[in-house]
Amino acid sequence: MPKTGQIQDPASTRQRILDAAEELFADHGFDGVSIRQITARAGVELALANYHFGPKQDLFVAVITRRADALNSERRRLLESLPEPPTVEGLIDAFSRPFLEKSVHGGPGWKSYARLIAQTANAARWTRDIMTAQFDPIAEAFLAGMRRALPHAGEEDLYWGFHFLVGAMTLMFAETGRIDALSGGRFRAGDLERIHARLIPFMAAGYRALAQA
Amino acid sequence: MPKTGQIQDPASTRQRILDAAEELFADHGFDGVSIRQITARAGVELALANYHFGPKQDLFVAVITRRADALNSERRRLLESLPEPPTVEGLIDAFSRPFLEKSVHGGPGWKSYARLIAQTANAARWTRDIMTAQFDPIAEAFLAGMRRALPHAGEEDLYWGFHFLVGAMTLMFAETGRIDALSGGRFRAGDLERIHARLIPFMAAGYRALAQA
DNA sequence: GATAGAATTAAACGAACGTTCAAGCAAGAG
DNA sequence: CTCTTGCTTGAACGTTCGTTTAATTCTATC
Repeated sequence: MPKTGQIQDPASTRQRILDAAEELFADHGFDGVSIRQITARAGVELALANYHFGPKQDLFVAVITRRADALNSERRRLLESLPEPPTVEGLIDAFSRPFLEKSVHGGPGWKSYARLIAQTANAARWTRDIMTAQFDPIAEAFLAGMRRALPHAGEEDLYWGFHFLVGAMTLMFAETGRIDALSGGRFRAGDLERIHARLIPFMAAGYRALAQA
Repeated sequence: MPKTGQIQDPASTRQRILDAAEELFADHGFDGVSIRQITARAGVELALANYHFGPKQDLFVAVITRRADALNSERRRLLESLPEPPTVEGLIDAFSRPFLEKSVHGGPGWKSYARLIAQTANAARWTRDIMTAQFDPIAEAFLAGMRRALPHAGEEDLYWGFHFLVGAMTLMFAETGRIDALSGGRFRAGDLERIHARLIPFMAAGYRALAQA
């Protein structure tokens, strides 16, 4: 005879599964994690993952999209509050600061999410389409702003400059610890504010160098 | 009664397995590929992977290390041929050009290798230790050169500048096609020379901005 | 041409995988 | 109270996984 089957809260069950999946996907990748591991960490039964989210791929999509909205709406708010025309520094800050704030003050889930985004963006798989759908609209807004901030820059410069920025940001927020090892512990990936304070002038100078060439 | 068991060349068998593993690992990640898929693509029997390389993890390490030596020795050669003190542009070029040349003229295996490196570097897993062992020594040489090129720069600026450079390079050589979609096909990830021509002044200006701050 | 060792083959092992299913339980509506 | 609906449970399905084994074939050396 089956046991109790206590229902505490369906929404809580969904969130616990998402939290566990987020952390495990970030650490081991989509194929490196089993649904059994996820539900075990979430403290729920195996079949509940499939009941609430469908196949494993849909669960992965749910993890990605959950925080993307909050992130991008904040980015858009900051982008739209910039002066006209915006400055290069203002654009880069508006684009990067929401992730910085969430990473530092948003709880441990946001750190997992950053690692997950990093490894999903750099992978060449079906997961890339999810990233495109989630983050390309805000990228268009950023590019439009940069077009007004640097009216003499070539179109190609704007796109590849954005590419460099995204690559650096992605690695930065992933907090891989590469620099920790390389510097013998003198500098730490967790000091996101110190890194971010350098990211803005670094990338702004890079953009301007392209625009003037 | 078993069939022929033709031996064509043990070294060839090893290389075919490495080539197949390289491409599949790059496209689907370590856990997204089975040894059966690898040996099937290589056109060899399943058990040969284990016979020649041992467990799956050792095969992955063999794939990573195979091209790392050629890459880093070329990087070191270019770094040591720079004038003293070196220029910022010269350092960035010496660090990035070998990957560019291999990617453009080195055959399709090098493109797979670039995607594999990108996704391994941005993952937070046991694979990161392999990357550290393979690429940290050359990173030290690059940092030492930058220390002489920008003697007034702070140590922390040098490290995080390197971090930004690596993030941008990684995403660039991975050729994820993100900009292709974002620009509506106007600019393509495969135009590595055009991107590289912008990477150097972009990153050099970023480094100088940090050094002067 | 016999022999030793390396390479290859075919088959099998137990374990873990994603997914499904029928049955049991809780809670609100009538 | 009865019934319906949504959530949960435990077990099972067939498939695929990494690895191992024993037998067989090729190559090289004497």
